[in-house]
Amino acid sequence: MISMRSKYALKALSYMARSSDKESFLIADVAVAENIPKKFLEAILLTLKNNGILSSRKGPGGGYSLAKAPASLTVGAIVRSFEGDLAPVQCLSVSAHSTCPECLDEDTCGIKLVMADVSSAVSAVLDTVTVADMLQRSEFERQKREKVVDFAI
Amino acid sequence: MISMRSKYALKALSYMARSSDKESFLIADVAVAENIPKKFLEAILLTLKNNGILSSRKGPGGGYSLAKAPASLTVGAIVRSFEGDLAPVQCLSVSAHSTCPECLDEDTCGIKLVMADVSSAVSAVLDTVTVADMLQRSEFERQKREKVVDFAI
DNA sequence: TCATAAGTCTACTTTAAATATAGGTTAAAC
DNA sequence: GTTTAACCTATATTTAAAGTAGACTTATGA
Repeated sequence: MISMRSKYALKALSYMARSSDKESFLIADVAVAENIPKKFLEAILLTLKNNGILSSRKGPGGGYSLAKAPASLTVGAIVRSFEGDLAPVQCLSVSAHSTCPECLDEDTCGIKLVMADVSSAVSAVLDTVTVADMLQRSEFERQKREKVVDFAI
Repeated sequence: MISMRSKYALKALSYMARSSDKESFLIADVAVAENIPKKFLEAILLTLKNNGILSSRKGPGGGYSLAKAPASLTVGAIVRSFEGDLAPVQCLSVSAHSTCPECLDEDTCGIKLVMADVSSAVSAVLDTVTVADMLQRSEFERQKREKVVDFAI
């Protein structure tokens, strides 16, 4: 399970990408639009900024903006901002690289070998899909639904 | 991150599969051999039994045994015994199927669409790899290391 | 049939992390 | 120099994981 932080971040960024007419977004507006607790979102957007995903300006007329185009912003980069590297076991964590506390022989640990495959599989998906892709797929589903409704009428 | 429960379960089952000369194993012995807190392992093996992965007999001469051959026991089945279905978001959980509490429109949710791909990727790995595979890969790594040592001497 | 071996069950504790909330601080615009 | 809006610090609440304690049940075999 990914955290609420990650989900809120994905929603907030999707919202910004979708409303590409605006260049800058207020925390409060995003919070209302996406139904996210404002104070919580505040911390989330700050994390995204510290990870180079958003940029910000203080004061009147300020707000947050996307630091890169939706098509070059991967879901992996966003999720990793909150979940750390997505290692299924500690010993596979590249950042805080530590051995699993219970492990007796890391080199030959079968769990590690299997989980390395899992980790690769997850990364292959998340590092490929961008926010732009997500929006597009979402829009595709919406249109599919519209059609079904039209058909019913 | 998978839980300690899952890791302990994988270790315990690997141990049993590896020691295929014995037919039955005492909790206490497995706990010592794999360095797992005995009382905790107790609960874990019970869960595995309730999931059809182990069978047991009480009383003198009793103990736990594998309910199926290591080659037909998938890592996925084991891990799912403790982590539930491995849904990255609630709305993808098949068992306790509930919508994500914060979701406004599940049908067109981009997060759900992307995470469904992640989920498939994870399952593809975990439902393919068996305990027998894990042991084999582990043994392969051990032998690789031996060779390096021989070479050094 | 009784002592012992071994799994089973219930309940609890402890610790850590996720999810928030409150309120004050700094920077920029006008 | 007042207002706007991001930024920062601290704290509360809730939940789950990890582990422990102790009593109960079932089976064996002397």
